[in-house]
Amino acid sequence: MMENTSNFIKTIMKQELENGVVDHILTRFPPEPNAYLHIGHARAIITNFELAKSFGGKTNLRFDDTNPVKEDVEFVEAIKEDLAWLGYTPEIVVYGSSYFEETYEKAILLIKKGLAFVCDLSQEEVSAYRGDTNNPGKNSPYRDRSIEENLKLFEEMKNGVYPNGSKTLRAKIDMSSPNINMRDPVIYRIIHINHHQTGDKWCIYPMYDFAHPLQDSFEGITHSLCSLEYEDHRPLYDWVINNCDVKHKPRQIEFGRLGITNMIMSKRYLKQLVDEGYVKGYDDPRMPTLTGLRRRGFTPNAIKNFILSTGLSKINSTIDYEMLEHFLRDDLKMKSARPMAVIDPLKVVITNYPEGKVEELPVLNNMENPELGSHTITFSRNLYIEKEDFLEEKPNKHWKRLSKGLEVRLMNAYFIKCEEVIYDEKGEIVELHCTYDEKTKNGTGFNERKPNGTIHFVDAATAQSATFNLFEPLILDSVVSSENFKERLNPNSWVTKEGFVEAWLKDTKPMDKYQFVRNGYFTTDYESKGNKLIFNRIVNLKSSFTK
RNA sequence: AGGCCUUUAGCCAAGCGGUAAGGCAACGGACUUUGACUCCGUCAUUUCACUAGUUCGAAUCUAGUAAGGCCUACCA
Repeated sequence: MMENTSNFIKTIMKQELENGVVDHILTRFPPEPNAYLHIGHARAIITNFELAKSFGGKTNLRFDDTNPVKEDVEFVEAIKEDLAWLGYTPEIVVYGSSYFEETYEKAILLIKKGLAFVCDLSQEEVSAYRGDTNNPGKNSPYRDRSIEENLKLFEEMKNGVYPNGSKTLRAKIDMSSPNINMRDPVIYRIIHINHHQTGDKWCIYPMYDFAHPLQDSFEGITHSLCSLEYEDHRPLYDWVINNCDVKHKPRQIEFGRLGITNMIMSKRYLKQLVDEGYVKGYDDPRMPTLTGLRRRGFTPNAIKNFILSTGLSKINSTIDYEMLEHFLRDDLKMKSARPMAVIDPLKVVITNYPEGKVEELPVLNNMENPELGSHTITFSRNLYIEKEDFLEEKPNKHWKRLSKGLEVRLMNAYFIKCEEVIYDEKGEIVELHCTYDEKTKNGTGFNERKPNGTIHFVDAATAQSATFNLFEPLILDSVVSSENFKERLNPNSWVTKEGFVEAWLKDTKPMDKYQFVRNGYFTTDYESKGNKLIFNRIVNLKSSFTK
C-alpha cells in the first residue's frame, strides 16, 4: 500500500485518539441499494476503509435501506461484489432495516420526551408551513398533541391503520431555525409496500436523518463520513444523537465529492445511458461504474492508489482523467506481460526468407521484469505490421519507422528493409515487399548499423485473429454536469478493430492483462473465446510522438 | 430573516505563527530493441481569492469584501 498523505479527517481522528475522545476508530460505508456503484463510491469506500485501517480500526458495510420504494436486492448483491473486488472485507455486513425495532423505540422515546409528534398535514401543507430560506416556518396545528395521543396515533400508524401519506411523525425542534432541516423534520412516514429485507413487517419507515445517526450509534461508529451536502444535516444528526439517550455518540464529518474530467457519475445520467441504449449496459467498459471499469480492465490497486494520492478535502474536486491513467499504467507496468499485437494490419512479405520456413525466437514476457517468464514467437516469410508504422511518402528525419528504402528492427526478430510497395488497381497498398538481414537476428548483439527505429509485428503463419475494442471518453468535454449530454456524446467512444495477436495468446482468459507493445494496456474481455479473441484497451501508452 | 461551507500552480493537494511538501499534466535533456519505461533538470517571492489589521514575523490569527457551492422530498 502506498503512502497516503495527511488530510483533515485523519488529523481529526488522530487528535481525538490522542485526547481520549475515542479509543478506537470504526467507520462505515452506507450505500443505498438502489444503483450500481461507481468510482465516486470507490472513493467513499477507500476513504472509510483506509482511514480506519491507518489507525488499526475497522469498517462496517451497512445497506441504507430505509426507503423500500427505491431499493432492490439486485443492488445489494452487486455492491457486495464490487466491495470484494476492491479488496475490502467489512467488519460486519448489516442493513439499516436490521435496526427498525430499535429505531422505532427511539421514536417512542422522543414522543415520551415531548420531542416528537404525529402530524396530519399533507405533504403540500408541510411544505407550505415550512417557510423558505427567507422566511421562518409556522408550527403545525398538530404540534401540541398530548404525549398519550401521539403514542396512540404512532402505534396505529405502525399497525397499518392509516394510508400512505396521511400522517407522519415529526421531531419537535424549531420552525424558525435558519437551517431548514431543523424545522420539525419528518422522521417517520407511512409506506405500505413490501421491503426487500423486512417483507411486510413494517409499513412505517424512518427517514435517513433519523435512522442514520441512530444506526451509527447502535454500531458504535466513531466517525460517520459523508459528502458535503450533508453539512446542513449535521445539526439534526447531533440533535438525534443528543436526544435519544444513546450510549455511543458518533461524529459526522463531511468531505467533498470526487469529479473526474470527461466522466459523469450522476445516477440519472447513468441510467439514461443504459435505458436509452447509448451504452451496452452498466458493465459497458466505457461506464464509470465499478462493474464497467472492471470489464474495461481497471485494477483495484490502480483505483486505490489514484484515490489515495488525490487526497481528501472539503472541495468538490475535478481531477484530470490523466491522473487516473497514470495510476493504471503505474500498476500494470511491471505486472503484465508485453506481447505483440497488430491492431490495424498491413501485410509484409520477406522476399529473401525461404517459403515454408518457420523460426522460433525466445522473448521475455516483460523486459523490465524477468520474473514474468518468457515465451516464443515465430518468424516466417509473411508477417503483419501496423499500418501506421509505414509511411508512403518520403519521410523526414524524425520518422523512426518504416518507409520505402528504410530499414527498421522488427522487435525481437530481424532488421527488415522495405524494397517495394505493392498496390492494387485502386491504388491502395496491398502489401510491402521487404528483405531481412540474417546477421541482425535478435540476441546476436549486431551493431554494425542502426535501424530507423523498432516496430512490432506478428507472424502471419501463426497469428491469432483478434478483435480490439478501443475506447475514448463517452463525453467530449470536461464539464462534470450531465446537462445536454446527448449533444456532448463522443461518437468515437468505442471503436472496434480487427487484427492479430501472437499465437502465445490463444489461451488467454477473461480479465488477463497485457501491454501490447506500443499499443497500450489491454484486458481480455468476458466474451473472448478460443477462436474469437476480444481485447479491451484499458489505457493507451503515453506518447510524445505528435510533437 | 437567511443559514452553512469553500478559496494554495493548468488539475489535485500538504501546510495548523518561523519564511510555500508531494503527485498528475507540461516543458527541456540523457538513455532506449516500445516515440513507452527509467533517469536528470525546469515549473507559486507582483507567492497562498482580495483588502485592511494584529505580530519581530501571517497561507496560517482578526475584520471586511469578492467569487463559487449546498440547503425550502413524507429521497439518501
